[in-house]
Amino acid sequence: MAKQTFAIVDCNSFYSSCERLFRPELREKPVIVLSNNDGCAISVSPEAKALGIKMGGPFFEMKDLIQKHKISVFSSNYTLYGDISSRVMSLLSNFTPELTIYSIDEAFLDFTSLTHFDLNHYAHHIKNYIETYTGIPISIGLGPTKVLSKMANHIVKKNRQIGVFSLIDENIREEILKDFPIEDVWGIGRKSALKLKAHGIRTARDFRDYKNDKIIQAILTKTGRKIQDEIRGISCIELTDMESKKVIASTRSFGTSIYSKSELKEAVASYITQAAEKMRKQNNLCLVLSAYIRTSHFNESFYCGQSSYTFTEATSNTLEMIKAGNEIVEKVFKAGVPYKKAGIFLFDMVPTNQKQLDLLSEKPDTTSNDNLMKLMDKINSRYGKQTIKSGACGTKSYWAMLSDYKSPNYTTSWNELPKVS
DNA sequence: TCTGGGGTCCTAGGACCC
DNA sequence: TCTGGGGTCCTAGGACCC
Repeated sequence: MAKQTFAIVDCNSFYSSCERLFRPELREKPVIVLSNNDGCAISVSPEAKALGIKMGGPFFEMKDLIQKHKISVFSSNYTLYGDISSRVMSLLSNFTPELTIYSIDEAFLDFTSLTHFDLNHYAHHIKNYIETYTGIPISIGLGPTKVLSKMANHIVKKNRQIGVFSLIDENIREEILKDFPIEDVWGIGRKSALKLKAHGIRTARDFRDYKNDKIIQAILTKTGRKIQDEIRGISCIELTDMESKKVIASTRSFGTSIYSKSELKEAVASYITQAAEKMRKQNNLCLVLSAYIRTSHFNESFYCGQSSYTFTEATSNTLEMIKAGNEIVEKVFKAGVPYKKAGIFLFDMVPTNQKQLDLLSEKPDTTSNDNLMKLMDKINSRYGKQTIKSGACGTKSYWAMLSDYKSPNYTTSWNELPKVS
């Protein structure tokens, strides 16, 4: 096979950068974005990091620091981030025959057919272009495999001003790999790093040169072996098509503990509504719905009630799915328990056009229900999320999550457009 | 008082069959 | 009453990522 070349493009502190886009006075100022429910920091600008804010740290522990240094705080606004992300991705797609979107703020660009270009120069051009037309700063790593390009990107993150780094050149690669900590390799987490260190492997170079493949297979499974080959320059990690999910989840922590069965049913119904809509968008039906309700992990008497429901026929009908959700809550609910979180999962997805009819059931024709779903999706996409929904979702949402610092939907709602004066 | 959410891949081990 | 081995399929749980 021809030698391959990849670039990974990664948006710098993506959520914070999105928030700053419409608040130019916050440029070069410390900014953080909180997780759902304002629980912890999930995006930290370099300025905030320098002040001691830790990625993933709980919000309530950093309140003093935030006040002291006047750090700007935002609740997460996924509508905004999703919209900015699609702008960045669509521009990036102009620079490569093959773009693989890896996450909301990262994409791999296949440069295999472009190796006659000066790729370093090309990557700098892309960086300037994206920054000019979207206002989002990015970093780019280049390498002959995805893992090596991620490692190159890691080098950029340590020295932001360089913007682009390449591990295509073998001499440079040798130089970088010998000091590259094994735990910083993409795909090697804390547990795997400990296991490797027990075998004397401390750097990416140690890992690459470790001769006994069987031991690696035994301690890190097939996944670890692939990472090792990628460091050796053999491209073998294929990213699955992210367009269509195999599992769809919708889970949330509550703003406050809830005790009542009916409120839990409302929460579960809402999560099902959201997941079912996502599933219909990717033209799938599911055969299994599972749901859980649980206390906080920090509660000394942890309880988690979980169960699943198998439909006789694969479905994407929100109303039918809500019934199943109600049954599960009915089954696993215990009185007097302070519930803090609930969630649902949709499994065993099949494409809508491959629906297997259940020969045993003599169900009435479901066409009218399918049409109802189509109509609901249409209305909600035109007039905004949850314009219409099942009454089972409730109207008061006592359990709704906290979101005290949310910015407007600048780019997706006419009522919230930024004002220029 | 207050600690996120949504994914993927892989394997060991149980259940079941012949 | 005791005693097998091989194969498949499924599931729970671990590990990792952003």
